[in-house]
Order: sequence, then structure tokens, then C-alpha cells
Amino acid sequence: MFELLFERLESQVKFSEEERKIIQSYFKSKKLKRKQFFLQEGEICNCLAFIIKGSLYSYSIDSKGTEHVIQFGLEGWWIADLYSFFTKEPSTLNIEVLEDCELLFIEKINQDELMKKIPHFEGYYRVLYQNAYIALQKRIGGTIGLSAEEKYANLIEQYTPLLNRVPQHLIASYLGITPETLSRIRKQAAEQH
Amino acid sequence: MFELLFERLESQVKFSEEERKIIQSYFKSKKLKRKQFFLQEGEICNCLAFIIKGSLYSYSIDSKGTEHVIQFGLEGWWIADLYSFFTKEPSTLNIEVLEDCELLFIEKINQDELMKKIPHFEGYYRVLYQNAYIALQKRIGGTIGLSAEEKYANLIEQYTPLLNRVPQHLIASYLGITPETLSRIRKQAAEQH
DNA sequence: CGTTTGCTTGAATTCTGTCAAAGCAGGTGG
DNA sequence: CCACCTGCTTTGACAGAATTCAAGCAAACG
Repeated sequence: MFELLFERLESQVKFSEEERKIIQSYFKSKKLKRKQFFLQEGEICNCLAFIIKGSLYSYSIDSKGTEHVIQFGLEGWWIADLYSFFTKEPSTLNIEVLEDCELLFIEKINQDELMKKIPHFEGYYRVLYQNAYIALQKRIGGTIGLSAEEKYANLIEQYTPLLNRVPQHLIASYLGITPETLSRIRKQAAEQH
Repeated sequence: MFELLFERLESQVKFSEEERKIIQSYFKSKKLKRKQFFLQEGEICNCLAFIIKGSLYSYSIDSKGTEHVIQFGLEGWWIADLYSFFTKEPSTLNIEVLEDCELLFIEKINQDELMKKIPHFEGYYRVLYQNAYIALQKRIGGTIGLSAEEKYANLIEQYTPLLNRVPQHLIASYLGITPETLSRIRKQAAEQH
């Protein structure tokens, strides 16, 4: 249950056996089925979730009612609305289950306590956010200002695993194009080989 | 010289007088003039810069030779290519001075040492990256999948100060549209009032 | 004063979105 | 086991949006 979590934690920071026990005690687990929500718009995001199994995605809904996919989450990734988590303001995001999930989650209060108790846990989070930031910056570089075709090419390069597990219309939304455009791009690409 | 830095540091974490002295000793200062580079493509980004005065912007150049603005930096902000900074791989970004600058910078080795010496300095970075991450996510939400007009409207809402200090063609690049399109949008908007 | 830099404008072209329809699984219940 | 949904993808025709290319203009600069 905790193997994957510690594998990820310890790729950055080492913990003693005792510390691991403490860390474990702060996490709870939860299973969610396809179409269920981990978070709904208007709620306050009280926990960070670590994905053990399955997949989720977060999205916002704009004033015209269009969904915009913000992020996908697969095994080994964290997912949450960080903005709501830190500010305690109601979330503008929805986080929905794509494939039946097993999650470990930690509540804000417990996270704060845990960081006090085990200071280098904070170090892990620092690195985590650093990497998350870098990844987002890459995403921006790989989408903003590019044609639909280029965006898709970039996505293939970086996140091929996604393509097999995520419906195309969500990929399209993630790239900021319509499902129709994505379908046509794929057709073109296929014809060229 | 260090007032602004400590103001920002201490909005998150408090330091003792002694700690402040130590922190100061790890930073060096540098002045740069308009058009100079803080970092050029191909170099390894060895330092994080904190902007005391002036402004900079970072951009990448794609295979067609088009510039894409990734980030602007104003007083009180940090700027660097984090990817290169942490991996020590050559940067794909350029960071150029827009308005004559005064910077405080810290080298990677010193940063690591400083975090060991003053553990809650790491806490500051954690919060910094959290916020940076949230800001980037907002940026994605405010650009991907929206029309040029909507993107610009979002930018005005969030970063009005930028508009007065940054040339329009850089704003356009930041939004992922052409300068011509931006010009036309502004004209339209002006006509409506 | 001439040069550079940035902004605007217009016309033609290309790309992308919209709308509507049809095809194609996979899943469900009869 | 088949018929029927339902959700997702594909296709086509068209309208609208954004880019490209070219030219002109104004302010800033050496």
C-alpha cells in the first residue's frame, strides 16, 4: 500500500524506519470508482492525494460552460487543487476519477503537523513543487503559441502513456483545441506513414 | 539593498538577526543594463536571481526561430531557469534585461549550504515554489483554450502593472498570439468605450 | 538627422471552431 | 443472444478567427 509512496519520497529524501511509521500514520486511504469526484467546484480542498492506482483529471468550467482540463494524474503522482488547499478558499476545479482509483491522502492540518515533526519531509515537498513547477513551465512552452499540430506532437514526445489511457476529447481539452481538430490532426499524421 | 529580499522572505518565515547576517553573506549583487543577458541559451543556469529593481523576461526560441516569452520578472520576484538550475543541463532559455536591473543572486552550491545551515530557509523555498506553481496553473487556465481576446482580458485582470512596462509584442508572445492580433484586439476594446 | 524599434492597418490565406450527422464500440437489460 | 442505449470519435461543410506578408507611421536614440 505504501510502497509506491515511499519509493517516491525516498527518491528525494531518506527516512528512518521510525519516521516511516510516523509518516504512514498521517495518511488515510480511499478507493474511488470511475466518474466519482475527489473534489467538486465550490468545496474546499482539504487534502493532498497521492495516486496509488488508477487515474484522475482536474478541470475547470468557464463562463460558457466549456470544460478545460488542467491536469491528469496517474500512479505515483499527487493531485489536488493547491490553490484551494493553501488558501482554504472554495475550489474552482473539479477532480474526477477516470479509472478506478486507490488513493492515499493527507489533510492540511496533518501535513502541517507532519512537517513540524519530521523537518526533512518539508524538503521532500520543496523538491516536489520544484519539479511540478518545472513540468508546468515545460507544458506552457509546449502549448502556448504553437499550432494544434505542434502541441500534439509535443504531447506525444513527453507523455505517450497518457494517450492510451485517456479519452481523446480530454486530451483535446488539455491541449486547448476541439476534439474535431485533434481527430483531424491524428488522421493527417497517420496518412503520412 | 537587502530590505526587499527580507521583506519577502519574512512574509513567510521569520529569521533572527544572526540568521539574516548569514543569509546576506550568501548573496552577491549585480547590476545589468537593458538588452544584457542574465542567461543565454546553452549556458548552465548556476544562480537564482532576486530582482531588487528593474525587470527582465525569459524566452525560448523554437525551431522556426520564433521567440516565446515564458515569464516576466519584476521587483520582488525571482527569476532563473529552474530546470537548468536543478539538473545542471544547458538551458534552453534566454533571460534578458528589459529595464536596467539590480539583482541579488545566489549560486546553487551556496543555496544548498544555506539550506543546511538554516533549515527553515528551505521552508521559505517550499512556499515560494508552491505559490509559483499555483500562479503558473492560473496562467494555463487563463490562456489555453481561450480566444485571443479572452486571454488578453485575463491578463489585464491579473497583471495590469505589466502592461505599462512591457512592450506589446512581448505581451503578445507571452499570450501566444501575434503582435498584430494583439493590436487589433486593443483597438476593438478601445472603440467600445 | 537618419536609423532603429515598436505599433498599426489592410488584404489574402490558412487554420481552427462550430454545427450537424453518422459510425462505432462497449455495456445493459430484455 | 440480440437490440438498444450511450459515450466517443470521425467526417463534411461552412463561418469566423488568427496568422502572414507588406506597407506606413510615430517615437526614441545615437
